[in-house]
Amino acid sequence: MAIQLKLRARLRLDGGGPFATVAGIDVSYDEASRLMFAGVVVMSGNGRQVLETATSVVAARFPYIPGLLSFRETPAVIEAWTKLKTRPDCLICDGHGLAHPRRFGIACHLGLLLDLPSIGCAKSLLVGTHRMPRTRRGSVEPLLDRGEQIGAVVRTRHGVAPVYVSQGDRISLDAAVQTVLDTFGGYRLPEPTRRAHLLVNETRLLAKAGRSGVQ
DNA sequence: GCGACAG
DNA sequence: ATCTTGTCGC
Repeated sequence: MAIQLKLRARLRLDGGGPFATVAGIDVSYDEASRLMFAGVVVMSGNGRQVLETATSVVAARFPYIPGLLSFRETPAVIEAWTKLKTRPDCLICDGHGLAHPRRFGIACHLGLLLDLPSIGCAKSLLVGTHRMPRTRRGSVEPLLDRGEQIGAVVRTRHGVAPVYVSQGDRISLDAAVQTVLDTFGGYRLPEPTRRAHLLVNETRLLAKAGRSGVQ
């Protein structure tokens, strides 16, 4: 927690898009082998074409503790990121950024480590309260905590559960929300994130089949 | 002390 | 995160 408090002073909460390329990042986990599978999918800013992908397999060395997610997932992500040949203009994480008890979620941490504008896009709440956004796609409501706005609740698909968007580093909240909507590919999650999720699950299943001796 | 709690 | 089975709506 002390590390988070120290690093958050380095965050820059301004800057904007649009971005020519956006990277989606995700991590899956296999309990039996205690291995983490990280994946990065770099896509065009409109979420229409995949430009590059990279993966990594790393042994888990930190437990999952709410509020300390980055210490568990970041090593595997960095490993996969190193394999990229291109350098994305921005990255979207599967988890929160500023919408965190100490205002330093995994999106903030990765943004600083990778030196890039970063966005947190989570499927569920960690901290904060909010009103439900209207049912139509594009509706947004502020996410509040302790009297301050820490993010936005965004309806990415009509009638589907909203996602929680917050700033990581080097980006304004408006630009973060805009980027999430820009990379929409027809599903609840931004297309880069959704593809990264498919990629890491595929990698995990292949590794599992390999260990069990499937030909 | 009790309940909440990203992935 | 992962697992499991049925149900719901387009």
